Amino acid sequence: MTGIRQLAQHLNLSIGTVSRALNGKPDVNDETRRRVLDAAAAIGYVPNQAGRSLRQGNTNAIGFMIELGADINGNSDTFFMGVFDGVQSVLARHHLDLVALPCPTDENPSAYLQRMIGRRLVDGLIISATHRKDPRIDLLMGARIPFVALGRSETPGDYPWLDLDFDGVARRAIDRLVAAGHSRIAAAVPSNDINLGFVFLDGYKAALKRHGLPFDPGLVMRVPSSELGGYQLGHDILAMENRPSAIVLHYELLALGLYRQLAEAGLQPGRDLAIIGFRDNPVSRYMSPRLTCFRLSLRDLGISLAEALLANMPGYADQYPLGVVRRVVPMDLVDGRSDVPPA
Amino acid sequence: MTGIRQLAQHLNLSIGTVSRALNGKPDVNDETRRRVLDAAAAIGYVPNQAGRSLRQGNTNAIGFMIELGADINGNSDTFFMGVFDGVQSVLARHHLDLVALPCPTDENPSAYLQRMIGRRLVDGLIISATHRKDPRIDLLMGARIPFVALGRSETPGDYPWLDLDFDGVARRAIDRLVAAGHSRIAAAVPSNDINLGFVFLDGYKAALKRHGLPFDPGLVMRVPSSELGGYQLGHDILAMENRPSAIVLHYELLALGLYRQLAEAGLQPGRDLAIIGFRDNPVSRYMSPRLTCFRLSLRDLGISLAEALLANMPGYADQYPLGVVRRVVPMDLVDGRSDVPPA
DNA sequence: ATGAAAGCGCTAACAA
DNA sequence: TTGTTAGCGCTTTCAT
Repeated sequence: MTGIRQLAQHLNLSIGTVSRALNGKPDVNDETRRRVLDAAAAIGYVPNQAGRSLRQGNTNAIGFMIELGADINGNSDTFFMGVFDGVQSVLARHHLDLVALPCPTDENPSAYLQRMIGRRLVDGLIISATHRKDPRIDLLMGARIPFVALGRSETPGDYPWLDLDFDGVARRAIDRLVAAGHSRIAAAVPSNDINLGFVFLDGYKAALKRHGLPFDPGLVMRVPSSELGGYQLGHDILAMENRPSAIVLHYELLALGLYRQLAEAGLQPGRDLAIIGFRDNPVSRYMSPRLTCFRLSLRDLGISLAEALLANMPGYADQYPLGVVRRVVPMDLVDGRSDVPPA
Repeated sequence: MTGIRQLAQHLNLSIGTVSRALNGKPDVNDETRRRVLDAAAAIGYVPNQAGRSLRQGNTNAIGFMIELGADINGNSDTFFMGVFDGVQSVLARHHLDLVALPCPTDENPSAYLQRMIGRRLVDGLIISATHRKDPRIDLLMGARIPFVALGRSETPGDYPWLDLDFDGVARRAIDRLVAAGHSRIAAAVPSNDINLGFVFLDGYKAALKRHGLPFDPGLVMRVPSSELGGYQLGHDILAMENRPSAIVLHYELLALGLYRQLAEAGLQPGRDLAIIGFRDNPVSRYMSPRLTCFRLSLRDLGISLAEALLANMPGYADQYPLGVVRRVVPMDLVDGRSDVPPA
């Protein structure tokens, strides 16, 4: 393994000079710098991160914690892949690398996070699947680790977050359904305590109220955020005495199971039940009839997350004078055929 | 930040003793060890990984490189999530952590990998989306980094890999279709040079030959491995003069776009075109009619990958005497309704 | 503009 | 059984 010592020896320079040349410090002769850079490239030298980290106290890496539990995460590979790409596009400018930290299903997320923090594997963190009360946030604030949450939370504190527009989606879906003549509109909400469920439900309630419609707790359907949850949802709806004529969904893949359940009962989305899904995604795009839902740029979301994080990291904050970002990202309605009116 | 020095001071012990106690070395008084462990837990001490890495020359982390390019990755939704969980279940036993390394779409995978290797971020690597000739393999062998490839390759060398049973799937799909009376059977293969395409095509050709059926290059349909690719595939099939009566797919989400294209043409999977998909997944499970495809335990795949990797890592090889693993993981047929015979 | 040297936190070899 | 100390690779301060 080639270290800086070998490189310096090979060039008949001191390791100090080589280090300065490599790191773009001003007080190096241009000719010397060129020699060093050339030799480093030729020899394939890459600085050992452990040595740097120990000396500088940072790692030049950013972590993105994801949870592997199917009913917890509420998002799929493709969701994160898109977001990662956006995050990296920003980090790359600062020579920061992104590492994804997958918390195993059988491990407590806070314990996992604590281990990662303790190891000092990363300089900053993006956490996802934020819960209503999220102890990870307390942990990160306590350890003074820069972070940003993907998903707002009730946990108090002056920390940055970004979130999808769950309440806006609920509101606009209701607006659209009411305009189409619906008055019995159900809402599918998560069965766990992930915060987006509360936000979505609040948006749903507020929209009903604004339209002068009564809130019926029996129309709030709690199901796991998965395809299977959608299937169960369909089952539950079919079993109701007084079925809703429309439903709004909090999660992108619920529609898939719901479509299936309706098909098995000989019912058709749009004609027999108006459905407005959540996030437009590759799967929803190929369902028949096409799902009415909301579009979002995953890449832009990733970019915003990275910028919000850097805005809170010493050494980068001056380049991203955003303060403590707390922002909902907008989503655009995608017209489909799944919410044709009843009359 | 609490380091080992503070911890030792707090206990009136030398840092050497504390280190030995923490690392389970034998020559420590039981009582002393208990005190150290208690204090460490109370104070929330976690050893600084940079210090350890520098001293020991390892990082106690394993990397899993994934590629973010949609048409390359060939996997979807929760594929990696499932595999990660299996990998972690093995690594956890050895206090190794898993970090996912997402290669940005706009970066060359070999260059990215080289950076990660150079940084010495991880002790071992799992690489995915293996290409027919994969320079990453040469890189890893050259750097003597323990690794395992998810996907076999033509790149020569004595390195471990695991792969899905692409040829077996092609063979068994053909067997099934021929038994049902089909003779014009198409194959959807990837449009890039990912190795699974070659393996799949070889299996397809061999199976045809065994059944005495002619190989018609016009029945080999090259499409991107995505939902959209499936949609294009449907378009291409509908445009053919002499349409096949059946098709086998190399990628799990092709069926989605294909179903959609058929539906738009008023055709029905199973009745008008027999379809055998690739991997059973949450999405395929909710398509109508249910897709005939092949099941695989992602968790077991992850476990096997981790074991194959550890079998090639100094310090772990003795616990996993597997040699250089080169193995295809079996997949089970899942009966659906998408391949009902023509007669 | 360059060299010499200290020291980041930790483990392991050696001494006691 | 415990304490002492060298040194992993690197950056940075201080001399020169």
